Amino acid sequence: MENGFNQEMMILNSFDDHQGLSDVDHGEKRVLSEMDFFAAEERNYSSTTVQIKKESDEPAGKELLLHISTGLDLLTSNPNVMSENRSMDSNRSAEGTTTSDTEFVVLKAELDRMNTENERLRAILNQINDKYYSLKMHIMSLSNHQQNPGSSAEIKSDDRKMINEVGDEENHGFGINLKHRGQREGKDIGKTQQQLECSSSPLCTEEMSMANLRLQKSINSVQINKVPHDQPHTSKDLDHQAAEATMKKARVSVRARSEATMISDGCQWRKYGQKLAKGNPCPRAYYRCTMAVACPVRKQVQRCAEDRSVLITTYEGRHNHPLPPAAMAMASTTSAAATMLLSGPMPSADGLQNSNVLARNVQLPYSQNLATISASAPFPTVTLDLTNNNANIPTNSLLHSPQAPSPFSSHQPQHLSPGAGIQVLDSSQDIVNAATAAIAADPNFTAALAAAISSIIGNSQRNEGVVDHNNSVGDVGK
DNA sequence: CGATTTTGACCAGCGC
DNA sequence: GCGCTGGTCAAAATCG
Repeated sequence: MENGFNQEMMILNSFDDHQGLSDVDHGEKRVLSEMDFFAAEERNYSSTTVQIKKESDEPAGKELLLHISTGLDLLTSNPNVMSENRSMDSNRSAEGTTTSDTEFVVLKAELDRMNTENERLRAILNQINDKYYSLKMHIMSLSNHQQNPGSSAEIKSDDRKMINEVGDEENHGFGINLKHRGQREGKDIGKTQQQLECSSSPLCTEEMSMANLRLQKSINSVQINKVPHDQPHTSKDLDHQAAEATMKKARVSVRARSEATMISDGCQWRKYGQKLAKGNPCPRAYYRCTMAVACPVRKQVQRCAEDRSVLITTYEGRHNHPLPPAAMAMASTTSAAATMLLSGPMPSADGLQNSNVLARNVQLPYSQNLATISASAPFPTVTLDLTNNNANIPTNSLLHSPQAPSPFSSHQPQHLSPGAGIQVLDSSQDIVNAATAAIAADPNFTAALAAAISSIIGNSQRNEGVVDHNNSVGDVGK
C-alpha cells in the first residue's frame, strides 16, 4: 500500500530539489540549456497555513493543521512590495492615513492572492489524497482476492479469459519482436508480467518496481496456473516470450513545450548520436544515461515537426541504479505511464474491461488529451502530452480544481493511429498516473508546499500519523 | 586533460 | 538483392 503513496512522495521530493529550495546538492550535473521541466513559474510563495485531512489510517475527523512556511514572508516576499513598504514607511509620517490606506490595499490584495493560491493548492492536495485512497482500495481489493480462495478462483476464471484474449490480440493485432523466442522456459511465464511491468518502465528503478510487482502478484499466479512447469513450449508460450521481448522495448514519450534543447529530468545523459529522421526537419538526438556504468536507459529528444516549440522526449529502458530524488518525478511519471501501457486489463466504471491496451491505441482517462498509447508503432509507446494547452478540459477530469491550471492539453492527432481512441474510465492506476502527470506538469504547484507536504506526510507515515510540525516548518524555511 | 559533443560510418531491420 | 531508415559506434573536435 505504501508504494503508490511513496511514489507520490518521490514526486514531491523531486519538486523540492528542482526548485532549488533544498540545500542538498545531489551532485548532478545540470545542463545549462535544459528546460527545468518541473520548475514553478512563480516563487513568490509565502507563509501560510494548510489544513490537511489525512484520509488513510487516521480516525475520522483527525486533521493535520500545518503551518507551512514557504521560505518567504507573506507580505514582504515581493521585492516591489518591500520597496513600496519601505517607501511608505518613510512617507508615513508625512502623508498620514493616505499612505496607510494604500498600504492596506496593497497588503489586502496580496493576502487575497495568497488565499486564492492557498485554496487552489489545498484542492490539489485533496485530490491527491483522494487518488491515494482510491489506489489503496484497489490494492486491498487485489490482496483480498489473493487471500480468499473463492474469490481467487473467480479471478482466475476471468483473468484466464483475459490472458487468452491478450495472447490472441498480441498475435494478431500487434507487431511482435520475435528475437528472443524460445529462450525462456515455460515456468518463467509467471514472472513475465512482473518483468514486463518493470523492465519496460522507463526510468523505473528496482525499488519503484516493487510496487508494480506486488500489484501484479495475483495476476501472475493465474499465469503460472495456466502454464504447467513441465509443459513443453507451445505457440502461446513463445508468444508470451515474444511479447516480453516487445515489452522491454516499450517506450514512454513525453511532449512538453520548451525552447531549451532538453528537458531536465534529474538524470545525467550523454549524447551519443544525432540523426535526421524522415518527416521531420529537426534532428533527433540520442542520449544514454551516464549515472551508472552500463545503465541501459536511453532517450531520444526531438522537436515536433508541426510545432517546434514542443519538445518530444522518448525514454526507453530501465535504470540499473538508484535515482536521485530530482529524477524521481519524471521517473514516476514515465513509469506510471509505462505501467499502464503494459498492465493489461483496466477495470472501468461502466463495467467494461479493456483487456489489452497493447492491441489498440488507447486514449487514457482523466483527460481526453493527456496520455495516448500507440501500439501501431514498432514499439508500444505511451505519449504523455504535457504541452499545457488547456484547450478542452473535461469537467469530470480527475483534477477538477477550477483554479488549477491543468496539465492536460490538446493531443496532437499525429500520435493516434487510425482506429485510436478507446476511452478507458477511472481505475486506481489511472488515478495515480493522472496525479503523477498532473503534478509534474503543473507549473504552479509550489515547490515549497511540495517540500512541506512531503516532509509532513513522510513524517506522518513513519510516525503513524503523528506530525512533526517543527520539522516541517523548519525544513521548508530553509 | 578528462569529459562531452559532433559527425560520418557502420549495421540491422524492413519493404519492395 | 537492393535501397531506405533508424539506431549505434567511434574517432575527431570541442569544452571546461
